[in-house]
Amino acid sequence: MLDLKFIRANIDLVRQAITNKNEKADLDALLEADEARRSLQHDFDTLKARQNKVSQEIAKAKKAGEDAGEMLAEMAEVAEQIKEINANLSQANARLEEQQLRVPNVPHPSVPVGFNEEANRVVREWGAKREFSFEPLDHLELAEKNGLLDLPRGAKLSGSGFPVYTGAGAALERGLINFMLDMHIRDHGYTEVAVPILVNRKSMTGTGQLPKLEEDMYHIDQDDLFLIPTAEVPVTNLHAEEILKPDQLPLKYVAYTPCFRREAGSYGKDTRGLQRLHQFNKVEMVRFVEPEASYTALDEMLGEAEAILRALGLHYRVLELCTGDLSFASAKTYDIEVWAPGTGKYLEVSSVSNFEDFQARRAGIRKKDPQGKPYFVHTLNGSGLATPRLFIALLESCQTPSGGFELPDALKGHLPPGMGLTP
RNA sequence: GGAGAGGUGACCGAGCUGGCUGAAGGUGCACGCCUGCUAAGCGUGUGUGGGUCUAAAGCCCACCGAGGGUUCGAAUCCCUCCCUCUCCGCCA
Repeated sequence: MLDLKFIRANIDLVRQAITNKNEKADLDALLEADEARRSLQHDFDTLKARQNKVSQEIAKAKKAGEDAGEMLAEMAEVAEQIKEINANLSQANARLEEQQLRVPNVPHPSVPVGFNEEANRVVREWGAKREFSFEPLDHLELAEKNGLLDLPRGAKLSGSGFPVYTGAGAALERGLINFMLDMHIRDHGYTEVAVPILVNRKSMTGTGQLPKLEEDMYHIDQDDLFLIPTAEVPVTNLHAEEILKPDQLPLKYVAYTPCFRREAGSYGKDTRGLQRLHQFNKVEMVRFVEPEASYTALDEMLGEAEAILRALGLHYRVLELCTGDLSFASAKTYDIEVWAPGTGKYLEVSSVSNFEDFQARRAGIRKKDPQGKPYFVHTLNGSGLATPRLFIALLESCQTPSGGFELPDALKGHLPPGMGLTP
């Protein structure tokens, strides 16, 4: 959420941001609602002041045994007016909030303007596409050969996009999660948290998934709870409505959670195997930092996500997303795409974003400056990493001519022995 | 799910026979004073958001879990919901 004062003072900038991000927020409606609200608020305050004052006089008069009939009559009327204005004010506030929640974050000036992935900039590449002396199989064929997945049975249980991992496949999935968690905890200084994967509406609004993405999420009607699309939601909201202690920043959390996405409207796109799922596992890093430190933190987190792929020896490239590809809440985002030689594509395994104070303002995450004035902190998050596409790239990259695998040493200690995958 | 108790400022805790309570008292914290050091002591200050104002000060409005209601006036009375604790039931 943007500061109303900021919006008022930077209307053109915000309008441009909406356009560049392909959003549909109605700034005029917002400004109008703001105007109405402020006018009503003023009337309300004036009447309230009058009421408070006279009410005290009534109390005094009664105490002195004087007649307060005239004042009472006036106040009956004032109370009536207040009630009416208050009703209008509530409406105006609701209307304003509705508009305000739909205004996206403003992209950082360094973000390339563009409306599709062609405008994304490749920042760097690491490693090289692996060359094979044989025709590499894709992950589905490899999984089949080695009994790592049972997608048909997943579909039987829940529908397509709900994978079943079997045997060594399940062990590898679990091993990858542990490997990544351990690395972020041990090498990158994160604190692990295990959080709910069902959250309420307020949390979803705090990080910016709501109101825009309601259709993309699984919702439990009975309790009005949502299955999280990313651990970003519960982890960032950990400190919602808090004023952090002076020495509390930076905060660095890492969490493993399953993630759920309805992927409404993307049927038939990249659906082969594990490429696009309704349920998947992800290790997510979240940081709360001082405003002036957030872009340094963004670079660090990107490096921490990359470190996973480097440790696994997987070729990848880093993309700087253009305005049109930025998420609603993000000011700047890097994507990491890993090379999957069997599939023959780069697959997105990580997204690292700086939200600046956008989420903090929505969720009420603040800290006090030395003078004691509260300000909003900056929040960031980054996948580190999402497993399905990592699983794909790993299998396809590490396959041997016989259809087996030679997995990287880094996974030693994270795979149970005798699973056919041990390096 | 049933019965009961309760949700007040950073924390503890009064207020809850409606008005002078944004909220006593204490702790903590900050600054100042005092003090061989430490400890103790004294003084002052110490919520958030909005508005008014060139700015500060000042003044005004809102907020005592959330939302409604009663009333001229509610932290205080009534209703609904949420949460916490205790007991019972049920179940991984």
